[in-house]
Amino acid sequence: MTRLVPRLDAEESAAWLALVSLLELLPSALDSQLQRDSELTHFEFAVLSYLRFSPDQTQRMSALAVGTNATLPRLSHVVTRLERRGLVERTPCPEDRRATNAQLTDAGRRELVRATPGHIAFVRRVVIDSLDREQLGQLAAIATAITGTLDPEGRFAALPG
Amino acid sequence: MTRLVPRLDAEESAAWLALVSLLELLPSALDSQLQRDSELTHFEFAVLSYLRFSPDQTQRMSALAVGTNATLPRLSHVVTRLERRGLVERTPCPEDRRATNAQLTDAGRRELVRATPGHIAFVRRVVIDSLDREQLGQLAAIATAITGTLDPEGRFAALPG
DNA sequence: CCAACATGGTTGTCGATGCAACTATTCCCG
DNA sequence: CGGGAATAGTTGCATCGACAACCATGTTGG
Repeated sequence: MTRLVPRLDAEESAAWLALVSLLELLPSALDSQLQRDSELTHFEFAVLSYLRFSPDQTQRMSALAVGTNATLPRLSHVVTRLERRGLVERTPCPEDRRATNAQLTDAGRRELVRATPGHIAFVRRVVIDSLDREQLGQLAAIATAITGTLDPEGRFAALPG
Repeated sequence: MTRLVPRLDAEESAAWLALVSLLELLPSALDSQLQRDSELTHFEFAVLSYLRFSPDQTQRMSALAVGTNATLPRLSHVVTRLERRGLVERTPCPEDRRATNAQLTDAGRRELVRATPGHIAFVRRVVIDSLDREQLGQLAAIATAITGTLDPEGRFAALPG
């Protein structure tokens, strides 16, 4: 049988292995930092941040899910926990009674404001400062190309608005 | 109070947001493909692959943990599951009686051989083919720089040998 | 030589996530 | 209109991973 899928050559394989290590190490590093300093996971931080920059600090669950690259069940569970902690509030959406709005509370905003500087410092130290300006642009292009292939319709990773 | 940690500027922020999306989307895509086609998680696949290219298809648990960027408890749980499925065997290490060797079984090797082409095809389609040759090198350099900052001693991501 | 400490690994528990099943609304079309 | 399909979201269950506690073996300094 013919080999339909050629092995990865040396360069391909080097890039892939380096990326795999990154995928394994960076998320846990982000979670550790946020957990240690603010008792938030990186995903929870993303949810709160997304709300913060949304009109009226509010979004529909489904829009929030898309904006944070999450599935709706996952988001629902996370919002439940955040709600228990008083950082977020659910309110039924008046225009569509199937829908639910999630809104950042004042306490949530304060938590986020407290957590953000340390998190940015960490991102800067680990990611930004490890690269030069040129690499920063390359990284954006590379990551965008790959996520574009994963999500051709571009449903995810929209900015709040 | 002075702002000790400057915000991210437009380029920094674009790179960071693109990377965050990648960190969210790519791992679940890898897991989905492997789970669907081979009932393996990406991490299990990595463990089996690492063993496959180790002398005598064997490694000590701690070396395997380092090689796969995992903590020892996590690895131990995963090896337990793989062992239950007959893909891996644990044997006490004769030289150091605290240590445990994990060895790929014949069944494990067969499973891996069956799973690999589809996985490589997926990696090629999603990652490699989304980039040109130049970007491949850039990706390796960027990922290596970031993981290097996360893990200055370079303990992780060693190749089997 | 043995008491403390270090190393290698496992286990228990708990929090987090995916998936499937379910409810409730809304949309669409004959 | 009325009924079926689509959409929005929640919930239950099973699995996976982190963390801490633990056991066993090895190492080392007094």
